[in-house]
Amino acid sequence: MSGRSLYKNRDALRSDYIPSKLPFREKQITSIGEALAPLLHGSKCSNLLIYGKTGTGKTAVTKYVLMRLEEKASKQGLKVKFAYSNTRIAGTEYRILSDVAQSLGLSIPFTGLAISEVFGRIKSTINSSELKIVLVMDEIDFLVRNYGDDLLYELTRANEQLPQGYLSIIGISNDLKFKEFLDPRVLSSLSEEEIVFPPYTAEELRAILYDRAKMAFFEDSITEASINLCAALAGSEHGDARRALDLLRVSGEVAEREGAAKVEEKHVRIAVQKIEQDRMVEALRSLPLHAKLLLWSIVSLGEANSTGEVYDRYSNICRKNGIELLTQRRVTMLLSELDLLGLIATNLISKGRYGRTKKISPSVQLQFVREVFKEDPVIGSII
DNA sequence: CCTCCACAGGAAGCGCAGGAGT
DNA sequence: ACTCCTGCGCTTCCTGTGGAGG
Repeated sequence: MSGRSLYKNRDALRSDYIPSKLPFREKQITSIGEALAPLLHGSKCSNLLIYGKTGTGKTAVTKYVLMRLEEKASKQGLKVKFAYSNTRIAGTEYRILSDVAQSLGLSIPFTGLAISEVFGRIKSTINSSELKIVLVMDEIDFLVRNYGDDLLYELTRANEQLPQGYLSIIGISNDLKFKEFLDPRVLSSLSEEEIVFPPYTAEELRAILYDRAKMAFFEDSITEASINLCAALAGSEHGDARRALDLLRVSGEVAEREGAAKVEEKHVRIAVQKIEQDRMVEALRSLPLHAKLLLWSIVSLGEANSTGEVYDRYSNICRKNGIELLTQRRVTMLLSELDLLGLIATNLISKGRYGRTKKISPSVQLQFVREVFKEDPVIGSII
């Protein structure tokens, strides 16, 4: 509170911030614009598929173009609207549709209706108010992998039942393979046009960071070297702009808390560690009870134990503390979730005559886990 | 070459919560 | 009050499998 703030506009570093200029994406902007242009003449436009790795600007560019489109359309008195749903964050078909409904100004209870009922309401709204809808499905590969292509099929052929309105779809995915799961009819309808977002090069990433840093920080409250370092650290694998921006923002926060006059390289290095640690703490804290119990069993056992040994330890802990225990099937499920979170490392090995099992090792320090779990009301009293 | 251990992981379904319509 | 809907966490039942020892 004592020092002056280093930020002019902190929001400019948030990953969902959409700047007025998106450098190095002019080609993609025009492509999307051209694909959607027919809407401005009141005619149909193609469905669209957009690919690119995380942090390549897919979402930002799409939203940017659609906002412009909405503006233009409303100036011309056309009823064009866009609906957005991130299918991974929504999580279920129902919640995807309820996102869509909300974008149309329809309020839908978060549970209770049949999916077909929600879909029906959406269609009748589109129809009765003669809307042209562009539906953006972000991380569409999640939807397809977990629920198949039924919903997409319904959506692609919804137009037949919409004499007054029109619905077109933009799918965004960071994975090309998901097309294999699609019915050929859905695929051909969905991918009338495809646009690829290549990763940013190290140079481009640096330029983007400079731009944003200029918007976010006061003049001379950040050094050039620290911006370069952010770009280098975050972009080393594949030009992920989101990670680079996050890093820059956290570096600023670190510097501010220290009361430093400007953001320097040492702050960036601290920020890298801080991001990693925050991610861990959050992952640990939000674990459900039995996942915590399991992780505790694994951590306290130490190196490389088999599934059977871990399950024994886990059931002992449960019995001793009067907690009802889960079946082994469920436990394997939880174990693979812990694995996915990077909290444990598993290795499938075969001991021939003596069976096949997973060797399970913790990837987190016992002390660290203890610190976080101490605050849990149930497990805190056990450890 | 076959067997068989000690699990992995797929499929189905159950019970509950939370809600709508009637 | 009753029926019907979905999501979620979980169980039950099941089939699949790499390789040491027979």
